[in-house]
Amino acid sequence: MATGRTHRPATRSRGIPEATVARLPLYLRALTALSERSVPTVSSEELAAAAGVNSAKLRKDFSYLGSYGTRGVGYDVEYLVYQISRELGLTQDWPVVIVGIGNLGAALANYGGFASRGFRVAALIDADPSMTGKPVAGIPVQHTDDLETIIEENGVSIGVIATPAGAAQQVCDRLVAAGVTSILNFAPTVLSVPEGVDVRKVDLSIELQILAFHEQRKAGEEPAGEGAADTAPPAAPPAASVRRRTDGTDSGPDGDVPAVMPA
Amino acid sequence: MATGRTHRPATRSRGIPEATVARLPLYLRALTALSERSVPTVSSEELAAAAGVNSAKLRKDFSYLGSYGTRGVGYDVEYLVYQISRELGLTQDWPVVIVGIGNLGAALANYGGFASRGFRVAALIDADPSMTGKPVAGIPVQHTDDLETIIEENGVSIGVIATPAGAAQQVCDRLVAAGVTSILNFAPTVLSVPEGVDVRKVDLSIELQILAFHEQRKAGEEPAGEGAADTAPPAAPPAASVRRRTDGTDSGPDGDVPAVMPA
DNA sequence: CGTTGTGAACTTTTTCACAGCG
DNA sequence: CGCTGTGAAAAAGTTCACAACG
Repeated sequence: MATGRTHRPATRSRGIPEATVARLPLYLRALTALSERSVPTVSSEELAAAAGVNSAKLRKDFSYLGSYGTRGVGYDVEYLVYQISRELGLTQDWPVVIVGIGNLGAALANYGGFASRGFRVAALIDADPSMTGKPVAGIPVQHTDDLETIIEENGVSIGVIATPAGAAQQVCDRLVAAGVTSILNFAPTVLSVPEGVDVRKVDLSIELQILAFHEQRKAGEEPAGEGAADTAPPAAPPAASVRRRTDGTDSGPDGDVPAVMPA
Repeated sequence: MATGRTHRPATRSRGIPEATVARLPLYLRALTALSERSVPTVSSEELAAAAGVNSAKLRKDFSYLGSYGTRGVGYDVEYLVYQISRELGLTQDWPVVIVGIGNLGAALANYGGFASRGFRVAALIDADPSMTGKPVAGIPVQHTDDLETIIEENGVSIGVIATPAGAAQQVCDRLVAAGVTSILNFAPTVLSVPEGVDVRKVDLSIELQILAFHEQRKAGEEPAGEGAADTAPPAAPPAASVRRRTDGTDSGPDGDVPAVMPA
């Protein structure tokens, strides 16, 4: 099949591990809060607590950026804010477009966190002609027809997709063709993009499902009860002799596989 | 300091790796789509493509659930949908409350993906009295005063926080006190919760920042240009002799550290 | 002193590659 | 034959624990 033009190669760019990059915004937020309270320095222990990680991890993360702390003292808040901002590329201005101004798109347009951190909502785009011209968060919505022009004129390289799932790939293709190279996707679809384009996905229902998994496990301690609506087991597997887990360590207390049920 | 009551112990519940759990919803979505198209079976290769992962990973993931495939053939779509749903706990009904019915809360209330997968929006809660009674997504908003009653009467164990950052911890505390044990947090704050309570965080601006990081790296290939608004370097570090990266492999093409600049 | 920065140990996750089976 | 299921290898990420240093 050859996975064609799909997901990014997880490049670990410039030697900073992905996992570290993903935490930098967390540190930055905590640092910004400290900065606002005019706290001059902070120890790895304190900052880690504020960011919700442990201090060893934080120190290791910072070690990838360089040695910005002072032994016996801690980190200079302002200086670190700058270093992380720079590392993340937030010392420059990033114009973004939001495509799909439904409930979510509007929420995003209004979301303060965007504007505050180097991101500027350059345009709102929607396919519904009746939306065109209507201001959302003070910005007039423009029609999808003008997408390419908008991207080019504003030098947009980051696009946010908040359309229904059905429209997402098409919008994505147009964004990419017009020059966008990073996409934040809120639509519940897997987007196909050419090499060199980054996609990050935010999926509201996936997060809930992960919570449900853990929640179920907590409740699973009880013998059986509380069960109300459990949907009916489905058609049996093709033929199979459903054996669970090859090694011994199975048959946990939750049990209750719909069993074999052939034909 | 002692990290007190904070983040969960990442328990790897019932032997299924966290990383796998996080992908199950992805597979489920792809499978559901196939199911709707009445596709009877699917190979790991096809399903992996549809879910945006590689097939080895998918097969390994499934191997933690048991042996649900047929060699030489693939997986029975319906059967697998059921197995994954059950594993995730989606064969039961999960009442959730959404607290904070601003732009985002309203978007969430209207989000189809919630309702579709075993989640039922049991109540919408907001602190603004002028919202009380107003229907959002067909559900009348209730006042925060009644939070505890609502949780208890509906047997809610999952709460969604979509309030401003300032209110989040307080709301969280009340949810937890009332019996909620899983929280999906959209507010840009680190929540403190007691042992046994799960928190997942969705942070819109963090995702954008991660994109910006990669975007910057792409643009970084060019010698210098395109730079417009680069904010002024900050106060220098405490005293330090800013040495970057201990080993040789540094001084990338981006350079331009604000240098030492003492006093 | 107190706290950073980091090798080294450990854990988790991913990938490989192929035996096993329908 | 084709595709799953899985040990084993590799890679990535986390934690430990302590030397180095202001």
